[in-house]
Amino acid sequence: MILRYMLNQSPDLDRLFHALADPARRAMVERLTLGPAPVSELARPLPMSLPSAMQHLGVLEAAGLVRSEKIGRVRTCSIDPHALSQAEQWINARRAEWEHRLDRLGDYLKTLESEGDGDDSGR
Amino acid sequence: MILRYMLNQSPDLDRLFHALADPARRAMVERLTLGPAPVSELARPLPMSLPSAMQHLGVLEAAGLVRSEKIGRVRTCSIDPHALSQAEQWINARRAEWEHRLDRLGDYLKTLESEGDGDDSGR
DNA sequence: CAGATAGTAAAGCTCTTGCCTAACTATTCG
DNA sequence: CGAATAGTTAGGCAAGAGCTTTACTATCTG
Repeated sequence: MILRYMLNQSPDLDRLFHALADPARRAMVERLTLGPAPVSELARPLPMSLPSAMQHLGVLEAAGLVRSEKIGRVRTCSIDPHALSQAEQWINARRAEWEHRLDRLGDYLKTLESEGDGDDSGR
Repeated sequence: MILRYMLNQSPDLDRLFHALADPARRAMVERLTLGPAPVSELARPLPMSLPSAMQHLGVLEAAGLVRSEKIGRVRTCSIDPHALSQAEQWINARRAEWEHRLDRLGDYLKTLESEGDGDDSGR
């Protein structure tokens, strides 16, 4: 189960975390968790031009965090909660491994205690 | 409680999500959740030079995801699980808002149902 | 001490991000 | 129809990210 000498390629996670790494984009996501909104409403609070906001929106859509549909001249955006949960899962997996490690460490320390001897088993 | 016309500035989250947006850095974090490791062990599986790996490590440290201590000529790195939980909290907050919204939407739909009338109250 | 090992520092190069302005398209309103 | 509204496209520019090579500093080891 150990992944040595190999990179866990996930362009999805790349795009996802990258999308969340910008305050303007997080603000958009925060707004959208409250409900759908047109582009201009998402852009209004942001300290930038509309086209710039559109680019951020593009990044969010590419990451799968936001869907949008154009009706008439209005494009209505809404979040796709599934993408967010992918990021969450990665983080949870890390924490699970981390806690598992602490358990093993605890076991190891207990073993030392009862055996009364310690060898530095590096690697 | 509504945050209109204002950006929720959090350089912490910026750095955090940005740090997680790179596969090499995630690989390092994944390796470190299994236990501490020296720089060269973190770098070995990565398809890049040591100095590049060092830069990634710097990003992880700046984000608070990794701590390191140099003893002799070896720098040993370990994760700081606290930082990860900050990212997790942001995501959880979004999901909480999202679910809350669905609840309110459900209530609204029920209201419509019992009142037997529907008005498209868009803003 | 000499050489191998582990990590750092510096400089440079390329590609990507994030922002802008200006111009343009498509809808809706009077 | 003509003007306002909502969004989109294009082009350009400055800063940052990510990588490289080269050179250098410590620290161990024989």
